[in-house]
Amino acid sequence: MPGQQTARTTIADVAKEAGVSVSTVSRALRGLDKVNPDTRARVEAAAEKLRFTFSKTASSLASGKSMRVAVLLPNEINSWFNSYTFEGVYEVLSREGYDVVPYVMWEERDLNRFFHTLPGTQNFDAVIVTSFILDAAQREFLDTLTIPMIGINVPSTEGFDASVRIDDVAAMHGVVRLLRSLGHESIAYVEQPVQLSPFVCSDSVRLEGFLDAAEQQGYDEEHILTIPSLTRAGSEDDDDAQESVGGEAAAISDIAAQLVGATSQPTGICVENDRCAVMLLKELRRLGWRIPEEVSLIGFDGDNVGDVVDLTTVRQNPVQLGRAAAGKALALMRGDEPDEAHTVAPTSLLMRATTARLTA
Amino acid sequence: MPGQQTARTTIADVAKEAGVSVSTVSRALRGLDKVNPDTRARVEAAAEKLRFTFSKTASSLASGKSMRVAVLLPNEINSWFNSYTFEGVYEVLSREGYDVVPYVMWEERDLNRFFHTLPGTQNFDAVIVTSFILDAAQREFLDTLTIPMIGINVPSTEGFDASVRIDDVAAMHGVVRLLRSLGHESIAYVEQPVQLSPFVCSDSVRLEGFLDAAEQQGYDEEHILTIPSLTRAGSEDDDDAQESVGGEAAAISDIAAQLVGATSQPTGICVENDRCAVMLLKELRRLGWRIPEEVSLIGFDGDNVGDVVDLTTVRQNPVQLGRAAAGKALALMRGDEPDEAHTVAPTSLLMRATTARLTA
DNA sequence: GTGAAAGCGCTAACAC
DNA sequence: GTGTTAGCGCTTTCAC
Repeated sequence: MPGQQTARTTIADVAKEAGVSVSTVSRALRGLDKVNPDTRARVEAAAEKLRFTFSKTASSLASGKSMRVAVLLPNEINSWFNSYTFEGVYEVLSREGYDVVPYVMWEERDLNRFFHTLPGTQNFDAVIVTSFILDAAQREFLDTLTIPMIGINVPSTEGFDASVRIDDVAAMHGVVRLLRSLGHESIAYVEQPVQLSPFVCSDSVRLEGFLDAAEQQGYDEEHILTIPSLTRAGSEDDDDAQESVGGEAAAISDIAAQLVGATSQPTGICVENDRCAVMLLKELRRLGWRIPEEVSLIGFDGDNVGDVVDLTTVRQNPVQLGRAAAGKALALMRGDEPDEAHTVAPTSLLMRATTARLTA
Repeated sequence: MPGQQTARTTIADVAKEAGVSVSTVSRALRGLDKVNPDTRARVEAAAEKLRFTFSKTASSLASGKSMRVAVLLPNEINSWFNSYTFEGVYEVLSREGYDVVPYVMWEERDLNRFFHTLPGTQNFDAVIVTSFILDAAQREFLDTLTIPMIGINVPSTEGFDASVRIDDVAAMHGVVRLLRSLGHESIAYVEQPVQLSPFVCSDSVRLEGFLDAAEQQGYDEEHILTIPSLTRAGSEDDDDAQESVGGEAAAISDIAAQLVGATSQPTGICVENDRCAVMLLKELRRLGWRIPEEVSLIGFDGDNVGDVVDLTTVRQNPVQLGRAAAGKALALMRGDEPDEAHTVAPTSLLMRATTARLTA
């Protein structure tokens, strides 16, 4: 038997102290009914006196409910979207007594390891997955699992019991319509310059929407420029935040150069996210581009980094996405069907100071 | 006995399949030695075939190690400092197989509830606490616990087995020396306008350092202005990010008004953090203040929001603080003493475009 | 309303 | 090297 370093006070100690059985202690302390008020008071006093608290682990094992929800993130937990989403999830789930455990997936291996840890055991009561691309095999595997899987901004609902997402494609249509109405004849879409995780899906989805909308608005190929990510550029360990930002700065200046040197120079530019948009804005202005007089720039997210420079952007509310996903998770864990399995959350175009009608 | 919804495949199933005992399966699958290579291969094949994976819960209960570390945060998990610190902790601990579970403390009640959940049970193998003010009773209580407690930017090391922090006071001395050398006769310190959590300590520590340094640099009271936080202003639930930002904007304009209306108008201003500094910078410029020509503004953190406007600031590296704390936690959980229980991490003054010599 | 007892799925002596 | 066995601390039938 295991060495017992400290004599822990267990439910049995409380039972003895209160002069009742362990099951009564369990009932009393969990607030279940069918317990005499007097008995309950006695048990609570005993627990208080002995400073007793439940072992979550033991409760989990006995009850089969882990009271734990995993949140899978495709890259840093400190990115704007991820941290706000997590906050929303945390808020709702922690209130109900759940632990919310983040898992950051940098490589395929991380994902497989995680998936491999799931089946058969009750390590989690639900899994929430954000902004992920999963291949067919992986989605199929999800179907295998018995615990609820909830997606946030996942490109396909397949394999998920519920999901919440924004409509990236519709949002990009709005962006392109705006650029068209402002008089821009030549437009560009800039992906996030450095993409560290292979699972992030917003890039490809938004690009697709952009191209689709551009075509629909009558732009021909010569007037559409696309600047792709350098996927997995930072493959070796970035040693710290500072350094990785440095690499990003280089990427931004590279993008600016591509824009400046383009055959048909775009005057309407959409960037995959606000953080990059802001950096690019600064760089383009440094190079002498007049924004918004000559060039319009639009970001995506509603990241407060854009407030500083009054960036025009497409706003989404990740906290609310997180809350909604957590709500669905709660319903599914209770065994209910959520009101709506797959929800589309709104986005809105926030017109600020980096877009203007082209007067040339 | 509990209702068994799904016949889970357990270690016993694998044992039967492989024709060995459960303990051999346990040893083999955990990679312990004293297992015949052939046996191990057979066990692994059986586990693979049955898609077996360990139940963390059961392992925890039996071994007494939860493989779980709690991280206590005084407010949002999506603030710059918190999310980067968490990232650092996560990085180190997840690599060693630990789950990293965040707990956000909004009110005294949250903290007490958390503390109350700790003793007696082995719910966590260690607790990491960031930027917290704890009162004497709470610190004393920490000493009671048998699991390692590690602090990050905690004002006192009392009650902690290890800690990592920056030297806020020394940093503020640097700031004040800089302002003095730039020729500023009248200076101000601006606390974070809206303080939502009662546990955040950086405000008071930095203010103290500022005042101490100001005195040492020969500033008299009339030339030192302090603009305090509106503590707990957002006590009722902020309904979403947007709204809370709105309240902050109002607070910023209030601060700007206080600066503009001050008897002895300060020309050297230090703001508790970069996020607020950037907002204040924008507001002051809007009001016609020329920064850095007439007024110098310094932030604190090294938050990349400051990059956009080239904010002069005091830089700290929260990812590294997190990593260091996690490293100490690891050592303590192994039963070793960390190389150095209490570490002071460096900060650096980053001179950019919001400070300049006063030429008046 | 309360108690007895059988597990939950695993680990860690200990014996062989 | 491998098997046997006694728990880890709780929950949950079931009987009273």
